[in-house]
Amino acid sequence: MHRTGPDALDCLYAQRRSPDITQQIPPAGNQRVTLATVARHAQVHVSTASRALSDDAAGVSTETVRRVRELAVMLGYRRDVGAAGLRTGSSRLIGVLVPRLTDIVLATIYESIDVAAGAAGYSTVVANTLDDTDHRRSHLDAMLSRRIDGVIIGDSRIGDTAAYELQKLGVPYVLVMRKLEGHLSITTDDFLGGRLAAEHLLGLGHRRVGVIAGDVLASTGIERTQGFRQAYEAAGYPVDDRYVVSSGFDTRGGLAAGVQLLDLAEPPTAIFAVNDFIALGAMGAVRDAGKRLREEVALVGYNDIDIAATLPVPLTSVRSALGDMGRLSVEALLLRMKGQAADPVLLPPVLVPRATTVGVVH
Amino acid sequence: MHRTGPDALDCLYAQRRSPDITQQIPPAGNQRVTLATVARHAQVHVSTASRALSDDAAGVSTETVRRVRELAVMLGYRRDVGAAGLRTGSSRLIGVLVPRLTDIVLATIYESIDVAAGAAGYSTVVANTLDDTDHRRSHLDAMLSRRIDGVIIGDSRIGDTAAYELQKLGVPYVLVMRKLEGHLSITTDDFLGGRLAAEHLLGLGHRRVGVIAGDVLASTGIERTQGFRQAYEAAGYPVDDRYVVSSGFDTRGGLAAGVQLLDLAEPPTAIFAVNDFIALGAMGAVRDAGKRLREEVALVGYNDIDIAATLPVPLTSVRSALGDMGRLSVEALLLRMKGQAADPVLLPPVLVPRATTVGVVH
DNA sequence: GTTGTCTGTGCAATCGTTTGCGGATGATCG
DNA sequence: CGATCATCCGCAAACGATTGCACAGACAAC
Repeated sequence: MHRTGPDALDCLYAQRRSPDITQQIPPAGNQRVTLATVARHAQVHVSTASRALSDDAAGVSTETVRRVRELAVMLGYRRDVGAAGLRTGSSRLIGVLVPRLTDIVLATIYESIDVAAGAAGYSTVVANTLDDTDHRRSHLDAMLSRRIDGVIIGDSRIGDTAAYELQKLGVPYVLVMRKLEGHLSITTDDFLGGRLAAEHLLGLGHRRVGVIAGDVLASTGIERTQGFRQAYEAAGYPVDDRYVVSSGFDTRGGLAAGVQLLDLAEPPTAIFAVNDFIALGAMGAVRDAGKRLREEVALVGYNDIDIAATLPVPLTSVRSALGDMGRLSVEALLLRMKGQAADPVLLPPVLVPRATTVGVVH
Repeated sequence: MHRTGPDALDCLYAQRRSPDITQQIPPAGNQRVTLATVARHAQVHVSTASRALSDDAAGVSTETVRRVRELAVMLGYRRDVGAAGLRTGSSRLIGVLVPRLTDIVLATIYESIDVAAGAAGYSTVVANTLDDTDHRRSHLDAMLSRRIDGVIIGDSRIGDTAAYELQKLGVPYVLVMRKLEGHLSITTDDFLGGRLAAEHLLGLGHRRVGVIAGDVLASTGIERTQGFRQAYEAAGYPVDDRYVVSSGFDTRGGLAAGVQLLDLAEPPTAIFAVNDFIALGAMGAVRDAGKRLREEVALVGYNDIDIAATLPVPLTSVRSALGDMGRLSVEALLLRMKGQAADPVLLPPVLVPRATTVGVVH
C-alpha cells in the first residue's frame, strides 16, 4: 500500500475492511456483444439489425424491429460509435476550447454547452488551453485526429490562429465568450457591460477610478475596458492610462493589479475589475492596504458568479447570461454543421449593485 | 443578425467590419488525406506506411521511414485514432466522472488528470453528473459507447452502482476524491483533515461548535465530519447532532445550513464547513445574522482553494493536494489498464490558519 | 550448391458499423 | 392472369487503420 500520510493508523483506516481492491478482476470469458451478435440471435442479417436499431427503422417490418431491439437490450448491446463514425464520417463529437476550467465562468459555459450538445445527440470533449499557443495546438490536433464534427472556441485571443486554421480546414466552428474580428461569435455585450459599470460608479460620485483590465489580448477585457473608459470620457472624466492595468484573469492577477493601483500617489476611489475573480484579488489588495471596501475603495466585478452574492462584503457585479451563451453557441454550431448560416449573438448584461458600491444591501 | 441587446448601436458595434462571417466557407475540393494517400505518394504499401509511422518503426528500413514520415507531414496527414482504435481495440480515451466542473475543486483535479493523461498519450472526456443517477447513467453509457479505455470516478456516493458496473464489465477504473468501500481510491485523508480542523478550534478554546457536513452520501463529507466529531468527543466536548447539518457542496447550500446553525438557541462559536464553497455560503449567513467573523463566529473551510487566501476576511482552511490526487489517479488507472495491481493512496492534508479563526494574519 | 537466417516489403484479413443495390415475396391493379 | 409495385431483407462494399503471415532477395555458413 502506497503510504504518504503522516499517520499510519489513519492510512489504514480507509481500506482496512477491503480484501482485494488493488487488483481488478478482468472480465469473465464473455465476448464483446456486437451488432453481429444481436443479428445472429435475431436470425437476421447484420444489415437488417443495423437498420432496425436506427432511429427511423425504414424498410424493416415492425415485427423485426421489435425483435431486434428487444434482443439488443437483453444482450446488453451497445453501438460502437467509433466504428459507426468510421463509416458515416461523423464522430458526433464537439470539441470545446477553454482557457481553463478552474475559471468558474468558463466551467459554467462549458456545462451549458455540454447539456445542449447532449440534447442534440453529441458528446463534447473539452480542452484546457491555458491561453497558451502550444497547448492549444496540441489539443486541437488531438481533436482533429478524432475527427471532431465541430469546435466551440472559448479561448480566442487577438492574433490567435486556431479559428483561421479551422476555417481553412473546413471544420465548422463558433466562438463563444470572446470575439475575434471576422469570425462568428456568441458573446455578451462587453462594451455595454463596461459602460454600465462606469455609469453606476459615476452616479455614485466617483471621479478618480481605476480599471483592472485582464488579458490585453482577450476581447472581453478589451471591450469591457473600452466601454468603461468611453463612458467616463463622455462624462468628462477620462481615465488616465496609469489607472488602467492589465492582469491575468484569476485572483492572483487581481491581487497584484490591485496593489499596483492602490500604491498610486492618488489611489482611485473605485475600481472596475473586468471579472469577479480579479475583483476577489482586488479585495485582498484593499484589505492588505488597510482600507475599507466601499467606504474607501468601491469595487465592481464582472460576470456575477454565484459566490459574489455571499461574500462577507457582497460584490457589485455585471451579470452576463453565461448559460445562454453556451446554449446559443451550440445552436449556432449545429446550424453551421448543417451548412447553414448562423447569426452572431450579443447578449445584454445587467448590473447588480451590492455592498462593495452601495450602502444598502437588498 | 440575431439581436437581443437593448441597444442596436452596441449590437452592431462588434461585427460591423465583418462581411460574411455568418456563412462558413466549405472546404476546397481537397480530399481527406489518409494513410493510403501517404502510401501512394511514398510508393509503398499502406501497411508499410503504417509501420513507418508507428512509434517503433520495426521492420522498415530507415530510408523508407524517413520518406514516409516526411511525406506525411508534407501532405498534412493526421492519423484517424477512431479507425485505429477499431482495429487495436483501444480508444486511447479516459473518461472522468465529476459531480460538477463549476466546483473548482473538481475542476482542479480534472485539470491535473487531463495533463497526466495527455503525457501518457491519452485524451480525456469529462462528464458532469450533478450527483444524479440518471445523468451518471447516460454519461457513462455514452463513454462506454466510445469504448473508453478506463474511467476515473470522482463523483461516487454511497449506494452508487457505477463502480460495480464497471467492475462487472471489466472496464478499468479508479476512484478519486471520494471513496467507496471495496473499490480502489485515491483520496486525501479526510478523517485526518476533520481532526486537524477540530484540534485547531479546540486549541482556540471553542467548545460549542457546529459542522456543515455536505452531502450525506459522499465519503468526503462523512469522513471529515467523523474526524472532526471524534476529536471533539475525545477532548470531552461531543458535538450534539443538532449542531451537525448536511448541505449541498455549493455556496447556496452553505448559506442555508449556516442560517440554520446560527438560528439555534445557543449558536455555535465556531463552524467547520467541509468545503470552502460551503464556508463561503456560511460567511454570508454570518453576515446576514449581523455577526462578525472570528470574533463572534470562527470558520474553518476545506480544500484551501485559491480564493480562500484573498477574501476580505481570509479563510482558514484544510489544504489537500488536489493536483497530486489527479495525477496519482491517472497513474493508478494506467497500471490497472495494463492489468497490474495499483495501491490505494491517502494523501495527508494540512491546516492553513487565517483570519476567520486567528487574529494575526501572516 | 544447399541450407539457413535475416531484412524489408506486400498481401489480405480484421475491427464494427452503415448503406446502395438488387432479389424475393406478396399484394394490387388492369 | 400477367404486369406493376411496394415491402422486407440479404449481399457486399465501403470507412481508415493495424498486423500475422508469406515471400523475395541478400548474404553467410557449411
